[in-house]
Amino acid sequence: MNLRPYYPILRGTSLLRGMRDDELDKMLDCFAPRVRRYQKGEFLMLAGYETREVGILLEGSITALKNTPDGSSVAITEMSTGGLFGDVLSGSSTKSPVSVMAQTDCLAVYLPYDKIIHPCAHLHESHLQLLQNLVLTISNKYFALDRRVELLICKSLRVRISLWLLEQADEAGQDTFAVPLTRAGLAEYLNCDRSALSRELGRMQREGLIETFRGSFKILDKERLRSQCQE
Amino acid sequence: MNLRPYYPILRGTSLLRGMRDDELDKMLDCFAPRVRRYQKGEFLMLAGYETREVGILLEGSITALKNTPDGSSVAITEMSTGGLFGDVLSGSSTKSPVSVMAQTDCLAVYLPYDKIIHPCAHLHESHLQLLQNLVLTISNKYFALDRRVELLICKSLRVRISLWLLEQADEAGQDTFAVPLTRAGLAEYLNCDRSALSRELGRMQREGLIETFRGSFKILDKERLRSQCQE
DNA sequence: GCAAAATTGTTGCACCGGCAATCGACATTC
DNA sequence: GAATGTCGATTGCCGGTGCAACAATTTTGC
Repeated sequence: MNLRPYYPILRGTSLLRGMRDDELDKMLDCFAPRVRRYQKGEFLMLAGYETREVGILLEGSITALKNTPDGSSVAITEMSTGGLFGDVLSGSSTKSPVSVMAQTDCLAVYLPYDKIIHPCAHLHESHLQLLQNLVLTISNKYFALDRRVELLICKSLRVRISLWLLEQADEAGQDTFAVPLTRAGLAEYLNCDRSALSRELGRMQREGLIETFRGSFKILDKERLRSQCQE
Repeated sequence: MNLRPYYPILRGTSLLRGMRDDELDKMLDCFAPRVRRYQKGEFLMLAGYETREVGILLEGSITALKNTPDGSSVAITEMSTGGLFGDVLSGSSTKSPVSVMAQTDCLAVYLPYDKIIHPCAHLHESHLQLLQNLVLTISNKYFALDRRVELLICKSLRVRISLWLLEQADEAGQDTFAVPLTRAGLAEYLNCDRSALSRELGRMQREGLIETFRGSFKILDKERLRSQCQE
């Protein structure tokens, strides 16, 4: 299959960031990646299985699901076009802790990990960049998870919310920002009950710390918000 | 400095696992690693700084400390001879979330990340193995953290303890095992109060689920323990 | 444009678990 | 042997937060 139409997408991924057309040509020729189309609801990856491929989403969107100890499953992440999955997994011999499901009809391409990790002599420059990107990608996921842990170990909900708000503001570069999360989703990320989150956000609003509307947040008193975290 | 005496240690690390003497000779010659000795209490790495080196501990032991939002710092990990640090960090451009302190006098060697990620043509086989090991090492750290998150998001202490016990038993391969953790340390890992941990362990003991003494645990009723996790 | 579904806010209640204080067991040091 | 420090267990208190139920509002599907 001709992947040229998807080069802009591939270039946008953290794995293939900034690669030129001719570089992608060469690499994809060498990788001989498989491409597959999925219908909404189909699984791209099943929890409990190993994989030796890095998946890149070319069309549509997917959800990563984690099986809870009690048999059901909860959404962990959502990804849209350009999303990478299986990247951390393929380098290890661990069984996948997540399943990946097609949220809409979608199209994915899979790069064999062995080919990624074994640079062919003639690919040189771009392949080395690829390796660096792979490590970078995995490292970044590690640190994202690490920040999550840092949130989770904070005992009071007030602190978790405050830390999260400050982090988001920092990421957005301004004190007003919006996130694509419902209250329920945010509550899950912060590991608390939805009603408790509402309650606490309400309190913080009454105290003049923040303003919220749906997914929009505005930090009114950053200093005081920071001081909330120290308790 | 001649590193030959330390080859057995290097070979024991996840990064240089199983490398032959001649392979280590060639690689270390190419890496031109720096070696440094530290006195107890000195810092090998400071939170907030970037690093482009992977450190390997040749002698002594170290502690990784994380600065809490309120200014103090808590121990995260301890490592002894053969320990790897800075591995996840060096591949990313993130500032270190941890400081690393010498717990005893110690000796460390640092491999420049750039050299690791840019294989020289003539090193071939062993260097490719090295790359694979690097990715594997980082991936494994990711999954260890992921399991930690899985623990932390469980709401009740009873569930967190049960999951941890089952995981440890699984890792040990038997239902009786010992861990090098004090109650306070375990409480910190499970993110709960030490007294609460004692209380719950006591309850579980009275219910005939487990037996504990200091760092030793014995699972008496695995089935019932599993069923605890579903609530 | 209407009904159904999703999202958010609110509130009362119960209870888990954090906190602080105390005790006993044991090891270490002088 | 006394003094000191570390570690685990126990207990009473009470505040934070999970839970359930309901209302208000927005979004979605037809």
